[in-house]
Amino acid sequence: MVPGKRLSREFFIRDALDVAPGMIGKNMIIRLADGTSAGFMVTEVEAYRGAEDKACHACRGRTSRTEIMFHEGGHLYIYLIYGMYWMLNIVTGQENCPQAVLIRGVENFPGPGRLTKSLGIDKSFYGEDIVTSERLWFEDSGVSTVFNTGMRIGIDYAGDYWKTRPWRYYI
DNA sequence: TCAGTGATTAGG
DNA sequence: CTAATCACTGAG
Repeated sequence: MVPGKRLSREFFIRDALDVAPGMIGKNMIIRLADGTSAGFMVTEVEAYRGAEDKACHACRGRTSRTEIMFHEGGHLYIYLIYGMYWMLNIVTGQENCPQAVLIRGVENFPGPGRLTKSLGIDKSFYGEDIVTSERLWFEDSGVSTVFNTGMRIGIDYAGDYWKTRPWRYYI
């Protein structure tokens, strides 16, 4: 691992269950409205793993919203929830394996809705390629972090089996 | 505990 | 076209 090095396509085209824990402790770099860039360590993520995962939006097929999840890893999947909050997800895996990792929190901004609101992340980031983007990307931090795992939040509708998968990773 | 809020989706 | 749903948050 090389501190300061941008995470590559190869990092993101792996399975969501490998990418998600790997995101913990990495730095999210974003170009702010004033033109400066800021970095925030990723503290909480969840994996959504393909068409069979009843909690994953892609389990109900390819729609205009889920389209990007069917592309290769390294793109952003952004959607609005409860009419108010943009959710920031990173597409993972190979083409036609619709997976994503939800960024639930970064340093200073815990909560998936709060971090996007605070950092100005919205629908305009949908489909962004974070391997080449100049406004949002991720870098190695050089830090290895201990983290916890647990059930994913807010997916009661997915049924017992999928609800209880320990696919939430957090510091 | 619970309302707010609007894009997205499935179904007529 | 309609109505239901929703990977959340902040106020009380």
